[in-house]
Amino acid sequence: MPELPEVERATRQLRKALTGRAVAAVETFHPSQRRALPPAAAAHAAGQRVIDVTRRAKTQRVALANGATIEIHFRMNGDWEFGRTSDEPPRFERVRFDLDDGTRVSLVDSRALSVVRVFAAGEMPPDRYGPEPLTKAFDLAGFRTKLARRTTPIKPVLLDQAVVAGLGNIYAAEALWEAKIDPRAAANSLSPARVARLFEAIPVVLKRAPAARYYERNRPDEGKPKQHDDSTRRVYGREGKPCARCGTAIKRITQAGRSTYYCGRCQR
DNA sequence: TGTGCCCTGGTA
DNA sequence: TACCAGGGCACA
Repeated sequence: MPELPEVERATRQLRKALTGRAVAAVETFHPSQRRALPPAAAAHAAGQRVIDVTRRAKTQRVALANGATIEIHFRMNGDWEFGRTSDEPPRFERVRFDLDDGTRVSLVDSRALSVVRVFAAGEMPPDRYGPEPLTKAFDLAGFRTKLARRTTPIKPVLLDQAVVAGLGNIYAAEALWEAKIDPRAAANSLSPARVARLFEAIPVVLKRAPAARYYERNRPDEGKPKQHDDSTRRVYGREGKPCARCGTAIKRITQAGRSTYYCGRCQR
């Protein structure tokens, strides 16, 4: 269930496991993964040493010595499992990287929506992303300019990766709650003060978000696994529960095919 | 700009 | 057994 903080953590784990090692083999185990990563494309990665692992929005990018790039997007469910090549493969393993030191890196994804692609040397993954929200590249003036061009409701605009890189459905709702803004308001109708509040709220909610991996938050030996860790959330998934600020029942609506949660009283 | 689809496990 | 899901893309 990765949002930006979880992808950042996953990237760091991947970097630790892969940097300086060679990818001995790449295997795909599900038809949908094989469509994105056919054996001919995977061959660009086989035998190559890993130079670096970086993150851009919610994609992870592995730079290889021959100039090729592996790009991984977890979509809704993806995660890494690290083990040894001799271990029993994890449930829902979709793509596997075997390393030259005997490490096995498995992409696990029950819904098989994750996408792994390999770009040959000279090809670069497309980058249609806006600024990273936790860096200086994310600036108020640029944010204001982007919102001023959009006449649609602010909530779906925040999910546009060209506006803010890596903001997902949960934290778009959380940021709007934090900034006391109605998710249905047209993006270009927000006052300068509201845009500034929203701009401040985005890093706040992302920093508050748990970075722990799904499997670590839901250890099988700690009873029934939870679908979500919602302890840091103020509105998302809290339909009918009292608003943490004013006590009014949280509402749920659908915008652009996705759930939006908000407080009808203090988000105006 | 909104809708449907890719997938399948978990939950009501 | 039906329904739901946090992403992103193609398409109308």
